[in-house]
Amino acid sequence: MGTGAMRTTLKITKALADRQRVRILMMLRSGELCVCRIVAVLGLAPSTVSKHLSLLSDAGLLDCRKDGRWAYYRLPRGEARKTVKPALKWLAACLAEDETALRDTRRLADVLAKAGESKGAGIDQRAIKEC
Amino acid sequence: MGTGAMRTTLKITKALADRQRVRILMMLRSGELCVCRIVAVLGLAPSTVSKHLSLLSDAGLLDCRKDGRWAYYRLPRGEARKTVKPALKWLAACLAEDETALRDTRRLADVLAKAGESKGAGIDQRAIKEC
DNA sequence: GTTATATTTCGCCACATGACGAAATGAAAG
DNA sequence: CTTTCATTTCGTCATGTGGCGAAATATAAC
Repeated sequence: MGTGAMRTTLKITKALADRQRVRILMMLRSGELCVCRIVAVLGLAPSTVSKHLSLLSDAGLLDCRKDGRWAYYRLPRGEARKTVKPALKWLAACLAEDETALRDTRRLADVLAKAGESKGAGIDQRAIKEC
Repeated sequence: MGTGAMRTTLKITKALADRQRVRILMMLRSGELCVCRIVAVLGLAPSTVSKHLSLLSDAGLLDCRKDGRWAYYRLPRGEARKTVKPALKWLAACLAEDETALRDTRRLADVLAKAGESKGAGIDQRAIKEC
């Protein structure tokens, strides 16, 4: 692919150049999440979060699968592009002890705990579509 | 430093999220350059380039020294912050064979050659100020 | 001192971006 | 089928960003 290393790279850097999107990426280090959990932690409108997730996906920084009416996003599995993995690793190293990231992690734990009480946190594996 | 890993990191990612600034960083891999050379390669107004350079400096991605009426910018020397070096390394890896970066390298060679004809490319070392 | 050159600062404009709410989409539940 | 819920798309708005030229700074050359 001779075309557009610059374009690809800028997609990634632009995706990383926003506070909320960085928070999302940090949150997803511990595994996939559906949109509504991310919304609960960030405290933004669902439409806003959805847009951020699309942008991250488009840059190759996230993968998505759909299960029923839920959409789960996660960091790219296994053989992601060679450029993406190092970028995420760099980001995680930078923010290892960041206050915001730590607070989000705690809030995420709360959100997941509350969700677990009401309907069981297990994810069942029927009807999986990639997106 | 407990405060602002997020802030610091976002400064870097925002600085990297622009085509012209990325071109500048790639150009500077081969050593320091004064503003007018960068202007010649990028083909932008000096004021615009100066702004980009300030922003990169402010993010810690460039160092600057002043010699007479010239300002020389370079990639951060020796012990730059631990976050900056890996970011630059990642960028260089992404754009190793990028067309734009390669073309800029060629144009830079031309610019330096033309400058060398008229006034000798050697940089003398008096009156150096950091900025 | 005056002029010339390199760089930066400032004000302005066009455009990109992030936020929201409302409406559309899609799938499960009644 | 209708309702409900999760998500996405769309329209709108406020703000941020990148570009330029003109003016201000600063230093070398005359």
